[in-house]
Amino acid sequence: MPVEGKTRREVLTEFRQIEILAAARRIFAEHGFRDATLDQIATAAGMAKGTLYLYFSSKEEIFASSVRSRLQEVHAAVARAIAAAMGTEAKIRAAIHTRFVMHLADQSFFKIYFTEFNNLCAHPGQFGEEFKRLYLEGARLVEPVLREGMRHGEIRRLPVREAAMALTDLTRTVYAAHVMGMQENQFDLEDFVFQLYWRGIRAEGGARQPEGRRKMGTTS
Amino acid sequence: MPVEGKTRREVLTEFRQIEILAAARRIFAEHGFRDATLDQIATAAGMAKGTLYLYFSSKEEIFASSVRSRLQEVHAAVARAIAAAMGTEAKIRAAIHTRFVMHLADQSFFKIYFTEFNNLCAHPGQFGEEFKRLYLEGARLVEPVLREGMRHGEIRRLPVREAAMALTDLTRTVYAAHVMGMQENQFDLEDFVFQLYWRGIRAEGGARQPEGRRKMGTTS
DNA sequence: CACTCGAATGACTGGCTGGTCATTATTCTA
DNA sequence: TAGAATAATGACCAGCCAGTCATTCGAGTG
Repeated sequence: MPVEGKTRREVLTEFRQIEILAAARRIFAEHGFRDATLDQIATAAGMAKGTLYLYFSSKEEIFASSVRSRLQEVHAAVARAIAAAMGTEAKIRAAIHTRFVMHLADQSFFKIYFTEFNNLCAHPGQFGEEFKRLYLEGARLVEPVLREGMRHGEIRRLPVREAAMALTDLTRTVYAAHVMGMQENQFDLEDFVFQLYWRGIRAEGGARQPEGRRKMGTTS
Repeated sequence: MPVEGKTRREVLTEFRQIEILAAARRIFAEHGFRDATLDQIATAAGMAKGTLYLYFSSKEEIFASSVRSRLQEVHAAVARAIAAAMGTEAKIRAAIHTRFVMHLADQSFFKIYFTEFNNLCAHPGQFGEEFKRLYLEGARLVEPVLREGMRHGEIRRLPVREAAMALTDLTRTVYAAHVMGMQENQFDLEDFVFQLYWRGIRAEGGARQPEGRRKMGTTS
């Protein structure tokens, strides 16, 4: 008896998968991929090890799925925030803010993202390529913003791809450094990252000329 | 018969250790910590597995040693470069340049540093604490430069610790993004990082006032 | 050359854990 | 409620590999 395009069974299956992935993130965050065992994950999810294999085909796949799903959510949220904000500066601020909020909201995911993600990408196996692509997709969300800013003369000429990646990584590592280490000094970390980046990329004269002179003959 | 404070045996032991660590870096870089086996490392070093245990007590220790030694060399080189350069801007440029050069000079180490280091730091085991400290030591090398720059009014007021870490991570991730991905576009990566960071931290009015006004009453 | 002793070896093992599957429990259907 | 279908279980297994150690090698010495 299908309801809303999904049978009862499909809904239950999906729910089970979500349960497993949530448990997996907790365990992977705590022990790291290497030291986490499937028994631990199964127990954390309140089921037996064999059950995991009804929903996923390997430890690697559980790991990759648990990261993939959250990462896509982060990207979607960043994309929405950028779309909602008006103006180059605000859009970049929104991207940083959203990433910070998402990191804060799921510490387990963030810890994995910080400690295991590079490793995952470097591995040439099936998931390595996928995750490199996924990372790049996320980073490139600000590329249109940068290009538009350059067109308006708000942002100086710079390599867009690298600048976009720099923002993603800067946000991640500064947040991580802060979480891992010393939270004692309570200045506005988010604003620090924004100021550092925005001053780093903006055009010499600030945003003085609204529809700025263009050097190259872009269309109307 | 001690020569130059070291016996023949001590020299040989040290040499053997260096051989092992070099081989270990190659293997760890290629396969990652998890998938690298001691047999591979031993073979790469031209010896049998048992021999490794004459010089190191575990796989973990070989790994930690292989990272530690290179990391300390990088730090030392950065420190020298900073000391040799004159002026805030030049010192920061020198720090970035040196890190780039060192990364380029030992790709194996750099790959480990990029893919495994965060993991190593996050692990609460014996090495986790040590490597967090070591990372911080490296990052903090530019702190005096930043403070001096702030005193001279060249650099705006900002949290020194975080700014120092941001530089380290920015250098690393931008370099990594470039190595891992697409080297096709040949702009000056080093200058990109420098410009991004320097513009990000410098004071509003540039470095116009050489012995700039100080807000707070620092001693003469 | 013969002897000594530390260095080097590599076959072996014990523990661990990813993955399996025969069995049991549960849910669905008629 | 009976019977079928599906989900869940957890004891078990197989392979892998870090770490060991009885044995062999070889440099130094007289």
